[in-house]
Amino acid sequence: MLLFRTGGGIAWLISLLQLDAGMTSTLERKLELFVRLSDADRLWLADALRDVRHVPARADLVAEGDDPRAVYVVLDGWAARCRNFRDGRRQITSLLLPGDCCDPHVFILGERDHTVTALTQIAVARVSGSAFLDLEGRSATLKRAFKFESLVESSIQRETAASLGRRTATERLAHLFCELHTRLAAIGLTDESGCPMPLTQDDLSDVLGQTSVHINRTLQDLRRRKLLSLNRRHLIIHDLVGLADLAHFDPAYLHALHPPREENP
Amino acid sequence: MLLFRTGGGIAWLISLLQLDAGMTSTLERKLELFVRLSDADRLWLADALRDVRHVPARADLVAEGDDPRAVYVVLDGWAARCRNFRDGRRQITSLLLPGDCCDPHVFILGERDHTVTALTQIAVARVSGSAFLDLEGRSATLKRAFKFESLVESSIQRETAASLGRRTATERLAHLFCELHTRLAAIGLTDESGCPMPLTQDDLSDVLGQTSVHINRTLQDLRRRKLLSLNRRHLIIHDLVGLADLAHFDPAYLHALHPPREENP
DNA sequence: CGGTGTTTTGAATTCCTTCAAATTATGTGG
DNA sequence: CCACATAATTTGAAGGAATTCAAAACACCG
Repeated sequence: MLLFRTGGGIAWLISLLQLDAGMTSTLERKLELFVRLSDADRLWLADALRDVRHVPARADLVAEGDDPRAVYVVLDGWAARCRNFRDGRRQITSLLLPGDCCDPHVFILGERDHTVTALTQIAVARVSGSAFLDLEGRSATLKRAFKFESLVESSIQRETAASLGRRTATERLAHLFCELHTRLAAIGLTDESGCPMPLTQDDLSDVLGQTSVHINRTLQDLRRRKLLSLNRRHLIIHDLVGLADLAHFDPAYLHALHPPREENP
Repeated sequence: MLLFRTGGGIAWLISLLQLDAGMTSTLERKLELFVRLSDADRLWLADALRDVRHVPARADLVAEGDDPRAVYVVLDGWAARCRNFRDGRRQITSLLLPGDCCDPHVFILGERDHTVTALTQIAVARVSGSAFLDLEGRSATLKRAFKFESLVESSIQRETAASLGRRTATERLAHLFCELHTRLAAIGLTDESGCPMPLTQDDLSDVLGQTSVHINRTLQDLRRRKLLSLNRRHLIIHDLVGLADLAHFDPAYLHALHPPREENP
């Protein structure tokens, strides 16, 4: 498993292996929420994710002219799909967390104003169109898992529209934190009652369709209500129930991406 | 082809046949924008759409407990996916026009607050999960067409988020009219410089995330600018270029659902 | 013709933005 | 480890945008 041509001794190799192990297992862990993977599935998956690329924060992930059937899997770090307006306005249409997939289909026909941008420095695996089709061809389970993952994605998409259209500023921010916390918990990236929150208030404003000034004030509101703390890129939720309640957050739309419930359809 | 148990003579039969012919061709026409259908494809398609149901305006289309793998194809009329909040707020997350497909996947796991509702009286064909899989299994072309259709749907979804998040009220309404006009034009449902517009101002407010009072005022703004007229459920666009310009409307995100361009990737 | 549903209007209020400017983190090279 | 530059957060005051809450006018249908 040789990923880089440059390197520097044992320490480097070990950190690389750890990194790699931690990263591929993120996607595995996510897919395991939808289906039961066999050992073969896991091998094929790991094999498909060989081509790892590192992208610095604020750089574009997918370039125009790329194989539009390729799929990028975020292994580490956060990215975002952005709709950029001519006049500088931008809207983040979805956040990509570790384990999330992103096809550059966008580039088949037009959408010149759409980018996928790294919000932190990130590691992504690039799976070519044919490799992805192979993967789905080899394993019906994996195929089902990816289908399910795209269903969840569009479900999140719909809830985003509901937030932007009908939630107040406070509800909106609270809801976003609930969603991100839940999605991160699903892949084991939360700590005791908190999670990393690398988004700046500027990023948050582009996710929620508001100004960063107003995000700031809304944040103060949530802090004043003792629902959460946020500093040094880390979110601590003091009262998850209260936050979810305020946000009208019902994790059902995240499908399997939340703790199992009593009913099992 | 017996659809109703009630009826009334030859005139009724003729109108029924015309209706049906016009309806299935709407979906065909739409798919033809993506792929080239064979005669066999068209036959299979027509066969899959046998089970036609009529739903009155304001009624729910898909009921909980339905086969979640089934697909509903809107043949005639307009419908909407709605996210309904407990307190009465609602957000329409997407509009379903003739030829649009809609899976009730939503109902596999939760999303109890999500409905698909008829905005006008509509005719839909219900294609069972297995029938749909058969259809895709029989024809790689049809499979590709449906894949493409779902890509366009999520592209529209992203542009919706951009509208809700970053467009002003006037831009938002103008953009919606541009999109709907373009989508209707793609399936031949526009007349000279206009199209049907069955949405009430209440509906529009739930699509655009605003109050109907404000929609009303925004509408007056667009009329004052001599960009359009809207009355008796019919939209006339006087200045399509001006409207698109105001809305920052770039039809690229609708992919093939707009007049062909010079470049052909 | 009356009843229901939709559109239009006004005035007051609330929410959010704008535009700086000040303050506080964050990170880098000396 | 400090000084500095840069990035991010916080604050204030004023203006603009959208909502709220009625109430009135209009359209549509049986």
